[in-house]
Amino acid sequence: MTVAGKKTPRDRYRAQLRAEIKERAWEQIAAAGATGLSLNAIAKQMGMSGPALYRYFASRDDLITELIRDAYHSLADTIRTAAASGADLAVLGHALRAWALDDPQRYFLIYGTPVPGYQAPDDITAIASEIMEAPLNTAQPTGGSAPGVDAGHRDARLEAHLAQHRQWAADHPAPPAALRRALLFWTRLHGILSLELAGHFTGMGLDPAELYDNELRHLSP
Amino acid sequence: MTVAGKKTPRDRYRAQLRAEIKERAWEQIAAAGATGLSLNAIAKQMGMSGPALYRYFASRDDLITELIRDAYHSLADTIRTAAASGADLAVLGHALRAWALDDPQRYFLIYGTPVPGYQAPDDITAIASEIMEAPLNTAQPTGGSAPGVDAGHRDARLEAHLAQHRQWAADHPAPPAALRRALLFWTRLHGILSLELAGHFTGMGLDPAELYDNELRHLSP
DNA sequence: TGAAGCAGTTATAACTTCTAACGAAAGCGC
DNA sequence: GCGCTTTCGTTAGAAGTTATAACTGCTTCA
Repeated sequence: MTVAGKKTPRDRYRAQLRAEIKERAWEQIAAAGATGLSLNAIAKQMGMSGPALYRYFASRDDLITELIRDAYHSLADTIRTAAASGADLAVLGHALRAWALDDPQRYFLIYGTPVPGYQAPDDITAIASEIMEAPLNTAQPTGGSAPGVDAGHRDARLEAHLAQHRQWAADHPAPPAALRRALLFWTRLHGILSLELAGHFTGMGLDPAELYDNELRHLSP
Repeated sequence: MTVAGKKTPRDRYRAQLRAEIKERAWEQIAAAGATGLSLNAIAKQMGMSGPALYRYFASRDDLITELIRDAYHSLADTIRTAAASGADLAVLGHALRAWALDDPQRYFLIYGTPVPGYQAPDDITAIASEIMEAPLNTAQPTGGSAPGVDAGHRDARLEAHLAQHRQWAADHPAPPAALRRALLFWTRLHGILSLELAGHFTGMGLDPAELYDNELRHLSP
């Protein structure tokens, strides 16, 4: 029953075909978005007929969920290796942006419009929270931000809130200022990235990278 | 030929039916997202059969485009009235958040996952740039931010870039610091709002409003 | 070699958007 | 008021989708 690794040639063939299906699915998603993903078109493209794909994926939603899982893994890997090399929020941010620009629809599969009823499986939410850990570990070393007493006063309320509810960070023992910075790393960069990838900056004539770098400069002092 | 206002009873009936179709469409979108919008289901719900709707909307995409247009108008109105009452970035921000929370899918119709090929009509992009004007006018009065020389130095590069490319702001004569603040108002709040509406904060146990207000405090000093 | 499982096929159901052709009703000009 | 024209809503149907059921062959395994 093939306990762990793919051993039998049949399993290898099966894994290879699953991979090819996902490959074609990514192409379609990149071209027309997740909405435009058609199992029939994939099957036809692979030279086999419609329902054959249901041997490999239980449903269209099942395939998409798998792609979302892969997207999360890809992002987590990218962030993890970036965090391993240089422990700086800036390199982390640039790695994130490069990953997003590499395949915008893959980014939107994670951070795009949600389906109202959809609830992500537990393993996916686990990866999601693991992704948050990298900026947390990276934001910590620099210690207190405090570019002025003014800012500290402004952030006191939020930092108290974050210090009391740190389950989102898996009870990470970082100082409140680091918690806040890791969170802002996430929300601010996502704000710019999301708008850029959706094309809301096109026609404005300004460079999103400039805006992005400015936010990064504010995050890592 | 009904030059301007709806005059003839036929035109009134037509306008009313169009409005009812859009009403049902909004309900469906709120329930299942834009992807789950079905013209057939709307027709059945209204007691008439399928193709009848094509008398009122040329296609499904045409209806969605109309809904996007309405969403933009609704947002523009909300921002405009908020800017008219209290000239403060904070009230502008709270109005934006209330509008978004009122109908998340309406927000995502504007700022959600884009369809790769889709190009918004000119009148929509016009409204989009008009929306930017409110935070620009509001961010201006306070003048230079400069909570410290440090921050000013950090922002010099971006502000120079913004000052040189101000066509996105319709050549608005605001000082560079105000340009930057209006832009950050947009990207930072969108970052939090988008993640909140997509449910990325659920399970984290922290209050998005706290984070949102913290960003607002930093934007309007 | 025989038995069992798996891959891929066609057929079919139940959907969807959208076009075409038709009947009926309403409005408009005379 | 009468007739013509426009518009509305209908049914029929084409082409597409997801998904299931049943059947054929091939592979694998004991």
